[in-house]
Amino acid sequence: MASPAQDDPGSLPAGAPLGPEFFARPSDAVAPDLIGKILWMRGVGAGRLTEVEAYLPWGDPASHSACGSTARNAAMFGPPGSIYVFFSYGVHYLLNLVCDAEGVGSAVLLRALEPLGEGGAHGPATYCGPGRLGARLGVAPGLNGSMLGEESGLFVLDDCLRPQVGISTRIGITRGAALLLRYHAVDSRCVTHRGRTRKGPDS
DNA sequence: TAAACGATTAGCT
DNA sequence: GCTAATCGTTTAT
Repeated sequence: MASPAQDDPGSLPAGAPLGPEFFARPSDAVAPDLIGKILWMRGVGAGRLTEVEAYLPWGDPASHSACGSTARNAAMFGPPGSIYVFFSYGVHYLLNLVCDAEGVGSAVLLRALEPLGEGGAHGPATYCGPGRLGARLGVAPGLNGSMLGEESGLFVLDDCLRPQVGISTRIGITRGAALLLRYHAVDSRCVTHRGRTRKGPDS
């Protein structure tokens, strides 16, 4: 098929790359701001973030950083704008973006991505679930601890599009499940199936 | 050294 | 809607 510029994984999509200063805030403040942003992986493709979850450094039993720093989650304590990748259930790679100051241990988990453009007439329209998102972007353990930008080949871009953001409880966790730290694009249907059935707890 | 858990997904009823 | 499968990490003895 013909490959227009927007479909070329080697071309930078329109938008301003977000720097470390954007992430140098608490994860629960960064998370809703990430909804609607463009995530671009060099050589792979780009998509729009439709669902994320925030993980807090303290008072959040579901966060990996709650039990302190270990060899596994060391990247989560890295500088803002760095990448934290971990292997879940021995099956899936999950992609996190480190927030707040270095050493704090705050991050945002990227759960769902909506491909840019037509989304591929012959492919899935969305990539629901953090495991699929990671697989689609080619997330590898080597990205763990890398910085957004040239170092990792992963960029977050702001195209000034600001969709309505909904908030709800997080998914797939047993501890801290009551905390409202999951943010998603209300306009998008690309959400995890457990939450998809719910139209809105507040409405 | 050994056992249990987990930020998931897919499949079946 | 519910249950099983998957493997690295963590914790306990």
